[in-house]
Amino acid sequence: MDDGTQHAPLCTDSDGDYDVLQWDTREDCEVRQILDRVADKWSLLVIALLDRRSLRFTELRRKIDGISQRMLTVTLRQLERDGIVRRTVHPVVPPRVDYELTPLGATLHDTIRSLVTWTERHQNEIAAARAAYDTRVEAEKETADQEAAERDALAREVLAGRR
Amino acid sequence: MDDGTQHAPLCTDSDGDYDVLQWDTREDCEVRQILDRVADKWSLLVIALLDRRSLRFTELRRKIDGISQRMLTVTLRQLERDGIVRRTVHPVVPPRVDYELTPLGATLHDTIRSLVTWTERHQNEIAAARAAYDTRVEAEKETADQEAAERDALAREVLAGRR
DNA sequence: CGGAATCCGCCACGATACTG
DNA sequence: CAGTATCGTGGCGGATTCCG
Repeated sequence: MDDGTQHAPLCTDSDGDYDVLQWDTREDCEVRQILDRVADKWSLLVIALLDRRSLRFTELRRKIDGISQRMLTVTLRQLERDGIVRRTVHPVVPPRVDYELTPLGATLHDTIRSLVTWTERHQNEIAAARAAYDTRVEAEKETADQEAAERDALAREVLAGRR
Repeated sequence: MDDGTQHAPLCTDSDGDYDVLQWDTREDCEVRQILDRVADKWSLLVIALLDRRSLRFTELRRKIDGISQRMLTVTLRQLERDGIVRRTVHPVVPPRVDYELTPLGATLHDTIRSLVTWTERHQNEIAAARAAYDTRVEAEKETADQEAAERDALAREVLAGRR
């Protein structure tokens, strides 16, 4: 329809109380909705797998461990509707359907890829951070329980003295 | 713990039947889980908002339209646990808690940012693709209904002739 | 103000069965 | 093989209440 470079009716009004250069976070903003689709659990995997090649339905199903055929269908339909994936039906028996990225989808692939790469690259740091956090929380819980016990003991003493 | 550049116990064995250079998509792979967190609906917004500045709990709440305080709390806790966000409590009354990206979180911010930028930049194309898709599907439904009606009419004729 | 804890509705998703 | 259709449920997330 158009070249997609114009900013169009972006939701960038109201909320002028803080920095206007802040991108929009309003609930009805379309960017939010698209972001949800694109950053979806299954969408990420599908897009990442369709890197410069086409795959059949069953191939995708096999490569993505744990996905149900229903979710794969739904995900592919959404991506097709958004113009990110192209669906090609070969009228043969048995039926054969190929999926591949559109040019638009290809531009998204790079971004998705960098997200995946980041995750792979930092998974050790994250695992370490989680372990450290859990340890810290556990330790705080310990001391909290101790102090509670001490307060309890003190309270009992006071009560005993009064009586 | 370490510099995070080593690839460590990546889940890259088994499934040697196709290209091994394919990154892992197995359900139990840790990358999958981290990806889900990082690409989460609310996490994206929080990380994007904490660009080189710290924000208070209520500030984040106000800026992210539609988030409940529960989900903001949960999201922030997860990000803190993953070492992406730092939480700073100021012991004053009324309580004041600041959130900011850690160095690790800052490296993620760039990637998130590019995802958001991509979405902003292509939202018109996507909207157009959706409209085209919906139109196409609607048209196919029309013809399908017509053909069904024709078959129905033909069947009635045949039945009438038989009787 | 910044949570934690509890309750609960609802729908996203999986499992299953059936078609072209 | 590549779906659609239907049903059942687990858990995500909203609303509410209470606390430091």
